[in-house]
Amino acid sequence: MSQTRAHGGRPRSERARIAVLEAVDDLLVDVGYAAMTMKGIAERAGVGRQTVYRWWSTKAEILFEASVTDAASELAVEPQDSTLDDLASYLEAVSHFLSVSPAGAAYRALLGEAQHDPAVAKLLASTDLLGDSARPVIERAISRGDLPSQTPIDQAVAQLLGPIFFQTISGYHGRGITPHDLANAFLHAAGAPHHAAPSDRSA
Amino acid sequence: MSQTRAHGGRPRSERARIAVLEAVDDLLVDVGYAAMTMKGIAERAGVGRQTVYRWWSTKAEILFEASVTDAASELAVEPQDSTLDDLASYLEAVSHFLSVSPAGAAYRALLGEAQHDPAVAKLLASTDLLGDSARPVIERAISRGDLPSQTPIDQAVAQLLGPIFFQTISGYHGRGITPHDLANAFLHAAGAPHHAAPSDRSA
Amino acid sequence: MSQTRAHGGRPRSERARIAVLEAVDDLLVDVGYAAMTMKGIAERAGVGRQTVYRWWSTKAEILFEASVTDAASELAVEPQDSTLDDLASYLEAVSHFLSVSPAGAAYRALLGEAQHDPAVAKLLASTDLLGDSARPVIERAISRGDLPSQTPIDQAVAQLLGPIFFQTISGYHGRGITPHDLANAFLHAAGAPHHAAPSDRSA
Amino acid sequence: MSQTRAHGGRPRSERARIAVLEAVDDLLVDVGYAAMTMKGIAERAGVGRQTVYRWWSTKAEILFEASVTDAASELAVEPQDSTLDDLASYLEAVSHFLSVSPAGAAYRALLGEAQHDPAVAKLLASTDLLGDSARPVIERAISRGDLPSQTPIDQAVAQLLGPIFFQTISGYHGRGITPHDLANAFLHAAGAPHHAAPSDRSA
DNA sequence: TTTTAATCGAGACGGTACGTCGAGTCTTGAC
DNA sequence: GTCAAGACTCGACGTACCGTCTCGATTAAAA
Repeated sequence: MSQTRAHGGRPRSERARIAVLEAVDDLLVDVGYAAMTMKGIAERAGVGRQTVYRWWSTKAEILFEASVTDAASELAVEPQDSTLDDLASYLEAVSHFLSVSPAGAAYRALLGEAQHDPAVAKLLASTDLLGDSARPVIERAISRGDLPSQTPIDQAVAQLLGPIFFQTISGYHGRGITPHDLANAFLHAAGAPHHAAPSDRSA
Repeated sequence: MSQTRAHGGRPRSERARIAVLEAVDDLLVDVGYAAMTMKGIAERAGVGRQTVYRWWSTKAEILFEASVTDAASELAVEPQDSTLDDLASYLEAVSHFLSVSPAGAAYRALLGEAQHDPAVAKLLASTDLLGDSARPVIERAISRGDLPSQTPIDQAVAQLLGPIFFQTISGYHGRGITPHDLANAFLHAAGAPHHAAPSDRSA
Repeated sequence: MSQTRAHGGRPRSERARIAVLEAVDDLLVDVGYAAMTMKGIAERAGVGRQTVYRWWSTKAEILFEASVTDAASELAVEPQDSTLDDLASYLEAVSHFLSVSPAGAAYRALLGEAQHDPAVAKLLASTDLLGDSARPVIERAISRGDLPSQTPIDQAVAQLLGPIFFQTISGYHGRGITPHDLANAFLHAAGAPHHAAPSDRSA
Repeated sequence: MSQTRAHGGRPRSERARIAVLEAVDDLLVDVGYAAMTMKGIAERAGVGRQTVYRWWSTKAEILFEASVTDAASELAVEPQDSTLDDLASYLEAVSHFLSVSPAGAAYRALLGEAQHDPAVAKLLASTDLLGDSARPVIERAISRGDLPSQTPIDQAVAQLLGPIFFQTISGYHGRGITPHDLANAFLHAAGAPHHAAPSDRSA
């Protein structure tokens, strides 16, 4: 289960690993993603440049490792009494994550890079950060009987996360839309009988 | 003296302006956004480096000018007979724009930069590209009576665009969700009475 | 006769050129050849690194350009009244050049590099620094009648410079050999009838 | 306790020592002195990096140890029948050593380093490689009566070795000067009465 | 017509990060 | 305590692009 050490050689320095990850966190806040360089990370961490390159290829990779655990924990919310409150509190957490949290800033930076760097896109795809956090919330709603048991989970995830993701990531000017509004609307859409299309009414 | 120009001076070369914009379009396709440099743009355009800087500050600015008009036209779709078809065809256009079209690639690149560059964020915010394209579609649905007349437009835009935007921009693994599915679900959500409790679904 | 400037472009900065050559001179004295780096040269000169590489490939090339004129002038000595004094004063200058002068230190550094770098060897070969300085001295001796008119110049140069060069460059422990001694011995060897080999005596 | 070694410890590996010296010999031929690195030596020898540093400080030191014995044997020539032939054959050996032999390449590399590294200069000075080889040849000539018995040996060594050393080490363009020519000229110079005025040549 | 001045292409300028390489040191477990 | 292995910090390598700065050469309106 160890990371395969054939036989000899000095073992990897845990001290250096931690220092790099912390340097990346600090730099993201201090100078922002664009001004964050491999050189700067190494210097801030008090680590040789080669040591950084030995274990990570790009600053995106370091940032990913530095943020993913924080991110996941920030998106895991306590179940609430009612499904509506549960959804609203989850969406509140997502909103906070995407627009306020440092871990969310890291995620947005990586998401940005992913738009023009397939390697970063692949990296991000390796962990479905948002989807994995949304699924339990939806499953809870189903088990409570507030969503139909045959609800297509993937689509429900997109419907739940989509609006708030869209508002935060694109700079969309939707004024006064609260997580509670979106939770409410989501329950309507996903809760309704699924294969009876509304436009059928007009037929 | 006079207000705009004291007296002489060579006028701006339209030839150079066009050449730069075309070079940016070409380079985005050929080498991608990340590998696109001001130096490269000037060389590809056969234009002095200073000339580029004289009229645009950043490559984001050039890319924006080069792509917005294309983008807007790609997102304007023909009205369809039924509202469901109308919505589906619009979402199909959005999907195509975001994942296939070169203009969309430019938009995604800018969106990416905007995640860690406030100047680019501001630039993008100056034109609500997606919102402006969605509004007419929603208003058409309202005027046809398929959405309540008091529908909050801003929120409806986010609900309509959110899911497809989320799927494309985050690399969400939603399998087999079609624009038609999303259009259908949207009509359910937005078409339902707005402040009704979720338990109404059982009625 | 100019350095061919096709048409456009900012002209080469004479200021930068001089600054680099002076920086090399300074650094050779301050830190020595081995510790002299392209980076260090650029910084000392207050010049961009690229600017150094644009005009010179290696530090050897810069050092050569910086030293060759100084070197040549240091090796040009005033003619003396007698041929013996003339030779002795020349050899004194050579000795001073090779063991004391900064220009000579540069020459020795280049000579050292040339032993394992063909490019530097070629560079040095482009100017026969020592040979060119010795030839006039020998020709003066011939024209004064102190050397036979058919003296083979190339060989005479090697015989004149060889001993002092050997002593300085190899760390040879010859004690108490003066330039005057060597001048005297040289006059004997080269001045003697050339094709009557001494070993012929024993025949 | 005891004087030399307190108690335990693995003894130095002779295998490793030999492997390093052979690796240096190989590398000098394969990649040349400049491209020869401590890292490369250790890898070629199949030896830990620390092991190399434990026994030698610099690559110059290893090269020196690897080459001196070869060098000395290459410069020891068989006595010839006539003094002229003896000198010529010796000079031929010197020329071959300096310009062809691998051991000579090592010597030239060290000589090069010595021009800007006092440590290497000191190392080279510890063995007067060329001088020690020339002395017996000159003494033989004296004992044969072909050189005056009061000949100053040190100066004679410089006069004998100087020209050929100069030609090989500096890239001097002396065309068609053979070891035989130089041996001949040397006998003239050193064989003549030592303090006689140059005008004696006309006698 | 002649001036005047802002434009144009070209390309050198001082900076700085890139990713690689070698330096010499340190830290393992095995012998 | 030495060995092979290999990670460590450090710093130079040569390259690329940054945004700025000259150049000489256009180009058109103002004088």
